[in-house]
Amino acid sequence: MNRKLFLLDAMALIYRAHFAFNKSPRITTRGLNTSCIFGFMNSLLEVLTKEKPTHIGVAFDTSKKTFRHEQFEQYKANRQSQPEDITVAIPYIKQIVEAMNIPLLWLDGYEADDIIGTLSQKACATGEFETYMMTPDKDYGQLVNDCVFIYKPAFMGKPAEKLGVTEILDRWQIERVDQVIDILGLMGDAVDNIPGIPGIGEKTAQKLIAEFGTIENLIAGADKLKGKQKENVVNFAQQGLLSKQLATIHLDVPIPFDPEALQLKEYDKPRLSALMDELEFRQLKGRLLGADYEAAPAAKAATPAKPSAKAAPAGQMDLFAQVAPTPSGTQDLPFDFGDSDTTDQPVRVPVASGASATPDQVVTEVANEGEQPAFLDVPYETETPELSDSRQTIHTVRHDYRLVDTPELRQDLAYYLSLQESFCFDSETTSVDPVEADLVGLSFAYRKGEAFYVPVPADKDEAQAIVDVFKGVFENPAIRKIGQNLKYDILMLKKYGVEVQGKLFDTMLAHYLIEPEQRHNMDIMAMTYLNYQPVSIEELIGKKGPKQLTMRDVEMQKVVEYAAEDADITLQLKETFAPLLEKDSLNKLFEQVEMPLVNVLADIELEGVRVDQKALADLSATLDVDIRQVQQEIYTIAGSEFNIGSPKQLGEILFERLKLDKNAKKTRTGQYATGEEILSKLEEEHEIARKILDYRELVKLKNTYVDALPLLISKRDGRIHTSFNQAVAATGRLSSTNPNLQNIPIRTPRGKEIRKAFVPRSDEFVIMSADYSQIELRIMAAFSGDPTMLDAFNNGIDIHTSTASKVFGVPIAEVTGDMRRKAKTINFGIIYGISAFGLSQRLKIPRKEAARIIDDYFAQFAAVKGYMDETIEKARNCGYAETILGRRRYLRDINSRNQTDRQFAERNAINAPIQGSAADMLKIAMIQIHDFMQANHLKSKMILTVHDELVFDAHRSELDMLRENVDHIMRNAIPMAVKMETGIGTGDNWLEAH
DNA sequence: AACCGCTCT
DNA sequence: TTGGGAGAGCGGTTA
Repeated sequence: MNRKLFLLDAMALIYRAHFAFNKSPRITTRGLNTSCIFGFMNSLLEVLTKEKPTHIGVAFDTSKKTFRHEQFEQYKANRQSQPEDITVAIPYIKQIVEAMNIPLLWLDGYEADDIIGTLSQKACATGEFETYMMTPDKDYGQLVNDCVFIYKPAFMGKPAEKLGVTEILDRWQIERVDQVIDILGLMGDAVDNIPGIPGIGEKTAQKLIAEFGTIENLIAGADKLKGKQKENVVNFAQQGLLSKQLATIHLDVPIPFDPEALQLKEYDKPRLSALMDELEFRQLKGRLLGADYEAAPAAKAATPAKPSAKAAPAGQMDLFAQVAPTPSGTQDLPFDFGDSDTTDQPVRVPVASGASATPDQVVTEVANEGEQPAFLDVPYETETPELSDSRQTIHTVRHDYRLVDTPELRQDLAYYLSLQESFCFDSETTSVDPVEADLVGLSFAYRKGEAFYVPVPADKDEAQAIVDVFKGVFENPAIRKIGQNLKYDILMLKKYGVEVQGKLFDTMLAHYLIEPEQRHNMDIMAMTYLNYQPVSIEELIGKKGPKQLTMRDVEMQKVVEYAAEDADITLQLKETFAPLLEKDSLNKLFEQVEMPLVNVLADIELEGVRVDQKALADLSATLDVDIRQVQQEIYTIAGSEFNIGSPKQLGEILFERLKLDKNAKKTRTGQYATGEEILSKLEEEHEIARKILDYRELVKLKNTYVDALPLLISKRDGRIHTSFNQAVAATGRLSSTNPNLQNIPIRTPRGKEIRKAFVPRSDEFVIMSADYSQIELRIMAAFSGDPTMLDAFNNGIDIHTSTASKVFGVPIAEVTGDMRRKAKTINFGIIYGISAFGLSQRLKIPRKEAARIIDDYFAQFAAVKGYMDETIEKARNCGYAETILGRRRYLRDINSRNQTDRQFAERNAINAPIQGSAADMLKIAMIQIHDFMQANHLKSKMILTVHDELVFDAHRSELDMLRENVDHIMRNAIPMAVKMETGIGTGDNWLEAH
């Protein structure tokens, strides 16, 4: 048994890579999505370097139908069509595998698992091979034996796993591996459309197989079961047996086992090199061929690589140089926070808590670059071998992570930090909620590969004393603070009386600007940009659930490794991102908008909003009565009780029992659609429709707001502290969670009652709400320069009336209510990238009429049409749209051949600059207002932000001056070619303030 | 976990 | 013929 054979299930690995990279795809400069290829190659290389197989083969499915389709027509019938990325990737992967001289294994009529199964058993029979089936697919469990194993590749922070008989039996709680088939047969498999037996999931399947052994025995002994389960087993017996057949991997594929062919061979280096160049896999190429490999010229010609941007021949446009200007040209920000980023010399502020070491001596040592300061030589060092294997294969990193746990060491560390222009820090705590959390430790880094961890004990006083040692450096305005999601750490430190000062560099937000739609999670960014897999937090504290630990429960040595690494990695990410921000001209947006906003949001969250708990409790009681009432009425009309909240049951009642609307629409999953629009249409036809709509409204308000909000009222101050997320919305907007305070009802009378419950903190205060009037349409007017729109806005004419007058060709005075309503819908449609169909739906008019209205609109508003066309054209050329401050949104489908995808991208091209510029404007206003309020030590507080609105808890004595200043700042936040207007109101609750 | 439906701007 | 204005978060059901 000295031979080691790896058989890869290519399609399964490719799909897995596709989903893994779904959120942050790798795209070449030519727009080719190479995520799947990259993911596949990573898995392949991982195996080659780490497992050193002697033999290897890569198995593919074929596009032909297989014997399973003959057994079961619907086999894999509900699969989505293959994603384009994958279709494109497969030929490349086959080429690469060929170039590596690894055999491709496939046979029409069979799937990869049958081929792998057959070969693995043949290999086993020779007695010479140890075979690993490389796949994330659980079906393979049935094939495992003493010389055949599953190799589950590393995935999302989990190391690779080898699964043998013991692991499989343990995983499924079974006695023989072939019982995997019985379990899968019972459970079914949604992905492959294997039906299984209804009502049986993994847990039930395990229990039944433990008891009966096989599906056949289960069916024979169905008497012993009870109720619905018995019924199902009896009724779906055939389906269960069929499912078992489908889940069975066949071991009789007519394919020879040829050890010679499978033997690992030399690569076709020139071909491989050319392929790597074409795919722009620089690091991968190095790992495959050696870093200094240069292909022979002849080989390059075979698959010509794209000339790099720098080497582009004269006359050929470099895509990235061809940056489209913003609608009105990227302009300098109209404000400045005093520190110009070029001129300032950091001011050294002595640290009060000071140094115990001799300053002179220490400074000399620091100046001596590359050497470890003497004071840190003592305590703690981790060894690289402690890293799990999977991490090592990606990157072997030498690092120096140290525990700082004595008064002397802490003082020294604080002193060294005080000498830095910037340092990176991270806090370890007991909870993800900063309000709930206690500090467990702080980690710091200021040089790559070196980091320090300072544990903070549970005892309040001791903790405070330790934090106080670092108060000076945190509050030193000359030192920039680097971190990942700094708002969290800033809030955390505020609880310990530390006001973090100085410029910030938040890696999460830097990446949000660089790649707004990708994930900004540190582990993923480390993988993507540093090729390094950090210790996952799950490895330390376990999965979410009752058994989850807090950081305080974890062994110190592990925490040091984890926490110090976080600071180190974050520091390295900062080094990576800073030039990228520069390259994309995102610096000002980052330094002057996103970074200052972090502090503003932290303060808003900390303040919180007072909610009248009593009012909500009363409202809950009346809603409860009303819900029961409507519910009974619905049951009476329907003739039976059912779950009105179940769209499935409701659909059956409406469209099958009551036979409403014979051409009832179905959703794409085959259920009846019962949304608001559908039910509204049914209102005339049947009284039940109105009742259901009422029921829905009541239940929604009660469950989502009235009953949920009180649970989030803090015991400490009786207020609700939402959390604003600065890095989720692709356009630059903020979002709000826990709870979402950006979707508090206002439309309906009952909704208004909920808004009324948002009240000032005391009698001395009132709620003041300030919102931009028509911010998005004004921005559209400014960007397009349309004279009619500009005229209306600059002269205070109602924009919808003005639009109606133009589109319907009547004087302003003759615009009817209906005309204005239509114009309003059109105006909104414009912002979102209108279609005739969309407009006809919303206006409930025929499609032709909608098309005519749109034509009329564009005839009258030619500048708007021109702007829209231009924006799309620019996006086609440079691949992104941008806001007035240069915030980008990449539109990868803008040139897609798929009409739906392309049109979606086109709508985004129009909407993103508008929605995003509005967000830019509000963010600047927030920062300036926050500054103003702080500078004047106002008692009033900013408490909410809702896309175009700011809400304040305003002290009565400050009301007039606050109103005036807020209005002025908001209107002038970004000078535009159009007049900006605000609406400001006050009242004893949020509703009245509107 | 995915889907549906509904709340907001 | 299908799917067709944008951006979010949350609660419930179903599988």
